[in-house]
This record gives sequence, structure tokens and C-alpha cells, in this order.
Amino acid sequence: MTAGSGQTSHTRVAAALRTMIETGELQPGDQLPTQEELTAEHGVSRTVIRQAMATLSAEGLIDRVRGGGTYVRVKRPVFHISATYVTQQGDEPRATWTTEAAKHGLVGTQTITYVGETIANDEIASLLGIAPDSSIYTRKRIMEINGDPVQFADSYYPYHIAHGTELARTAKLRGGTIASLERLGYQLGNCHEIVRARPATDDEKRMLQLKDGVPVLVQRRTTYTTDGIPVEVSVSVLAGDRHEMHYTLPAHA
Amino acid sequence: MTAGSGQTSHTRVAAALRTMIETGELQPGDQLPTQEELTAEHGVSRTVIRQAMATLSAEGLIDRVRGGGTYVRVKRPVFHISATYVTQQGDEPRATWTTEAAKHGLVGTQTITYVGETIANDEIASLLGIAPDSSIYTRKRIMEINGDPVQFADSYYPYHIAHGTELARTAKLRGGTIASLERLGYQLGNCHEIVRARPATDDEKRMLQLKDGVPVLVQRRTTYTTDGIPVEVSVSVLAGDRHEMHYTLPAHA
DNA sequence: GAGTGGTCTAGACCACGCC
DNA sequence: GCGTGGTCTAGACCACTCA
Repeated sequence: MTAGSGQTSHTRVAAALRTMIETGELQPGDQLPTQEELTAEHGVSRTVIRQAMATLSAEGLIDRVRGGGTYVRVKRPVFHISATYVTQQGDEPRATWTTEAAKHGLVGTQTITYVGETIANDEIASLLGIAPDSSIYTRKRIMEINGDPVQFADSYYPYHIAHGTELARTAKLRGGTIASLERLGYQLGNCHEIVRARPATDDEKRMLQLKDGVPVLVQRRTTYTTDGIPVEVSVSVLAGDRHEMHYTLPAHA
Repeated sequence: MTAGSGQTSHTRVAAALRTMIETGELQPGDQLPTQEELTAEHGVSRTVIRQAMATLSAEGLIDRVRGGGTYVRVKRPVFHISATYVTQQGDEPRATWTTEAAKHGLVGTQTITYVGETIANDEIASLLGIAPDSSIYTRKRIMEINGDPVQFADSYYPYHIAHGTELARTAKLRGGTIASLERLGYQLGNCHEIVRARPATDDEKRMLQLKDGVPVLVQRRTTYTTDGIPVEVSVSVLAGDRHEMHYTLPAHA
């Protein structure tokens, strides 16, 4: 039960380095000893050192730079996502990606990557309350902060709602999709939001520039009219290290 | 640019296996070829095969069982967490962990691991609107589903609110902490919830039995009186592969 | 006991950052 | 060009599962 206890060599090395990071002996941004140095220090092969570092990297504690060394990971600034994109406050204009970013001194932009008619998969059909394989309209966009892509946002509309409207055209919608639905005459009531976390896929890692171990948040939102008819389903995938979801709820409904 | 294109050997092997999983050629629960078989098939060393499998494991696609083979990961059932623990619907009794679990045919239990006086750290103090290092009361519990621990839930109360009350005693609270606060005479107004995702720590992986790559959800909730005074801060850490957060929001506030 | 995945070694070469 | 991390080999032994 000495300081070096543990099942395996790489577990012991990982624990030793983890402790140095957790106690602050190594600060965010600090460089770790090189793999060669650690090999000598712990009297193990480089394979063991690399296994330990893979563990710490997956835990989000370190970053390894090919040719440049290994460093304690620095947390990236977190962007607050609140339901104000949907929930309008009194007579104020509805918040948009750009206005919310500006509030935090950031530049929020978006790129529309696809708008068109598609076939609803089971999940979207179920959320929209329509038959699977129904025709729908799909809008796909990538949201960026200071030029970095940080979020994918796809919206889905029943065919008859979007057909022939601005929702079916490849152009930005003034005030966002919710404002657009209201312009089309829909009285919006509640929306239902589901948030999950999961490991990033290979594509997401590349597109969102996610470091080792960083998960994604998946937000699924269905917006209903006051009559309870679903008019929009939105599925967003957000970089897990850059986003926080904020909600304000009443203690009594 | 053949089917085997890609930067490195382990990337190619990973891509080949990933494709087999994504296309359904390998179904959840199916066993993958052994490392030895893949070594022969791809003409590379076992190190390369293991590197590819480490990647897929971190992506949540496969499970490796020492001595037992490698399998396509089977998704675990997801438990729905909704704000009904806090937001009471009319005159119905407030939902609790146990009643919500029962609604899904599951057995929800909780274990209280700590109740007592502590010192607020900066984060909790800030959320409670009190000075850092103030005395507070802390309640820590572990929530279980069918006996498996799936969530840590810690609650924090300003000293004067909990001192001498049932909140300061090591016993379960009838109807949950929110119901308890109401019994103590507090008129509750809104609560504010913040949800994040991050890689699991070593401890969390062990305690929540999280497989490779599975992140955790962190939920921070502050409950206020109708006068806007914070009375409770709750910080929960949830197994990312077993939980979904549900919210219902009005389109107009 | 056979099969399978985990650990570990020793060594070679490559790719990249930095001076 | 040197230093650092990434890739890869060949081989050995261990720990665990399952028949």
C-alpha cells in the first residue's frame, strides 16, 4: 500500500500523473515530462507510459502534441445555451445565435449546408407525429463561434407546413426558424426538449475539432402550436466542452 | 484510393470495423473476429489491431471482455429525468426518484452517504449567493436503478435554513428535499438548471460502472423562493448512457 | 485446458514543431 | 537538425472466460 500501489504499471503511472494534475502541482498549460523522461523515472517501457497517457487523455486531463510535447489540458470557454431561442420574453425580439453570441462578446455565425425535401426517418416522424417515410423539409446548418464550428443544428418540418414558404428556401431566416413559423401564422405554445450526452463520432471529432474524450451534447426539441400540433423538430449536436444548457423552471406548474 | 485508404494502418482497420457496425453487418451483441484473426486478415501486428479497437471502444461502439472476446456494444435502457422532481403539477404530489422509476417499471432506491455541516466552495457559495467559506449543510446521496448506482446527487443549503431541521439529519426526507423545504415554510418560485457533459473521472467510471468513452451529465440546479432567495443548490452527476433530461418550455414567457 | 484479451519489453522508423 | 510524440513489429507472459 505504498504510493506506487495499483494493479498494473500503466495504472500506477496514470495515477501518479493524475495526482500531480489534481493537486495543482501541474497547472493547466504546463508541459509534462517527456515520454522518454517518464520511461527512465518509472523504470518501465515507453509502451507503459503511452498507455497511461492515453488514459489521461481520454479523461480530458492532457493534450498530446506530435512533435511538441504533452500538456495539461486548458479548459475552453463555455457558451451558454438557453431556451431564449424559443421562449420569447414579453415583447423583446426573440434571441438568435448571433445576438446571444454578441451578448457574450463573441461573433456567432452560421452556415446553411442543406435545405430541401427529404424522407422522415422513424425518429423524426415519431416526434413530428407523422407516418414514417413521409416527405418533410429539412434545414441543416453549422453554427460557429469566432469562426470555429461548434454545433450542428438540423430542423425538420412537415411537408405542408414548409412547402412553398421561406422555410423551404436556402436563405437565412430573419429572427430564426421560430420567428419564421410565427410569421407564417402559427400560434406557438410549448416546446419539449430532450438533452443527452454521448461519445463523439469520428466525423464529429474532426468537424467540431474535439479533443480526446470530449463528448457531444445532443438536443432534440419539438415545438408545438397552442393546439398541440408539432410544427418543428430540431436536432442539434453540440461540442460538449464548449456548451452549457440553461433552463429556468417554475416550482409549480 | 482503394477501400483500404487512410492515413495509418490502425485508422484503416478501425474504419473497416466501424463500417461493419454502422451498416449493421455486425449487430449489437455480435462478436467481432478475434485480435489474432484480424491480425492475419489485415496483415498487421496485434498492436495495430488493438489500437484500432481502443479507438472504437472510446467511441462507444465495442466492448472488450478479457478472456471473453470483443462485442458490438449493446445500448442500455435510458432513464428519463424530468423537472417534475421540482415542478409540481397542480395538486399532485411531487414526483420522487422512487415514484418516477416505478412509472417506468423500475425499482428506484437511494443511499444517503453523507449529511452534515461543511464549508461552501466558491462554486456553491456563488450559486447560493453567500460568501465563500461560509458554513452550509450538505446532503450526499447515490441514486440506484434496480440496485445499480446510476447517479450522484449532492444538495447544499445555507446554514440558517437547514440548521436544526430534518435537512440536517441523516434520514430520508418524505417527498424529497423540495417537499421538505415547503414543509419548513418556504414559498418556492423558480429554479435554474444548468446541464453540462464531460468525460467521466476514474472514480466515476468505477462507481457508476461506466464503459469506455461513456461521458457523464452534470446537472446544477438552484431553487429560489418567490422572493428570489436561493434556498437549495443541487449538483448531480449522471451516467451519460442511461439518462436523458426532459424539459417542457413555453414559447412565450 | 484452450481461447482470448491485457500487459509489457526492446527497438526501429516516421511525422511534426520548433529553433 | 534536434526533440518529441505517433506508428509499428515480434514476441513473451499473464489474467480471465468458458467449456
